[in-house]
Amino acid sequence: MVKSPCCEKISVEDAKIHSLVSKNNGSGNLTFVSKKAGLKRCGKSCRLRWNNYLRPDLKHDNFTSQEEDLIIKLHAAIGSRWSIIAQQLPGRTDNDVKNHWNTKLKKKLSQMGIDPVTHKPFSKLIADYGKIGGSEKHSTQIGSDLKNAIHLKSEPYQLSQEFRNIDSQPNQSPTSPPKFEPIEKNFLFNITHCDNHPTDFSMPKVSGASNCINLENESIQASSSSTSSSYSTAAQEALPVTPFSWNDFLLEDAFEPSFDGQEHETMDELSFSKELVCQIENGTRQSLNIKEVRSKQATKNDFQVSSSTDISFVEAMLGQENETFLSFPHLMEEPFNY
DNA sequence: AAGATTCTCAACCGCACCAAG
DNA sequence: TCTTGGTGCGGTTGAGAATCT
Repeated sequence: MVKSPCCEKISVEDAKIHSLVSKNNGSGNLTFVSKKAGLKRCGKSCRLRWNNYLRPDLKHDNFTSQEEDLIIKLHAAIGSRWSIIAQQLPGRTDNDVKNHWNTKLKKKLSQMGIDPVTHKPFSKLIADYGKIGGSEKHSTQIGSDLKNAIHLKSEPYQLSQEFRNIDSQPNQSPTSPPKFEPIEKNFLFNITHCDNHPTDFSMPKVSGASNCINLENESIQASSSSTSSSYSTAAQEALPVTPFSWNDFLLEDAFEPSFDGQEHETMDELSFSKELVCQIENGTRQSLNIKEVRSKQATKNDFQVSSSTDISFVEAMLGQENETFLSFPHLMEEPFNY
């Protein structure tokens, strides 16, 4: 990508920053550095410039399909924690990943009929929305309409391939959805819409067990070799914790009291999550500050939850997070060293 | 060819955390 | 305990490039 006018203007500053910072391998007091060099930038800006652009190990070429696959999987697992995602992509910064997500990947997913926020098919989201409205018939109609509208198939499809297809059709409009061809092997991940009725888009399971991502441990290493990392129901069952879904909370909150038969299961999951949280908090977790996450989640999600649900909400968030780290154990390791 | 629109991405902003004094 | 400075992070902005009409 050509991007240089602004860089050209400050190339002298860049050279100063580079020479001063690189001596310390990116560390040191950049406020002092900036003052010493007589730069117009503040220390923070110098650090940003260094970290996001000048660092010699950074890649400045386009993202590969393997990198895109990995970003999508990690985003599905941990959300917009760009720094963590970037740590898994040597030579990429959090800003790079964030920009690429916002400018490319979100659009691609949307064109594929997948909500980039929840990583669920739009059909399920609308069906869930209809469920919140309290009318199953209505939701069924909505889901059916959408299914007809976007021609989504329930069989597994190859995300990476679809991305390449979309790339080859730059002018494709959102109203002309891609054709998803089912494949047997070598898929990045699968989406199944309903365990017992694979072709039923309109009635997702209330428990939210379907449609949630499963990220196998091998998936990261495997992504570069395009081997299987499945989103499959079978693999989900191997996980001890029911996958987390925002929708589940919205639905349960909307239909207090909770659904029949869910309570005991939820309590078991809660206990398991608590145990995991204790293990991880007492363990070797280094790359993520769990307290910070708790604080941020508590403040950023400002919708009201009842006293009976806020605990389960937080615990489920933590449970989901733990599940993520179980699926991506290397996230708990030291970040990539530059 | 030219103006309008869209896209890209470096930089900025604000908040939070942490360590030192 | 409070203040201050450094740092990390995620969301947003805006200038320039690319594309469209």
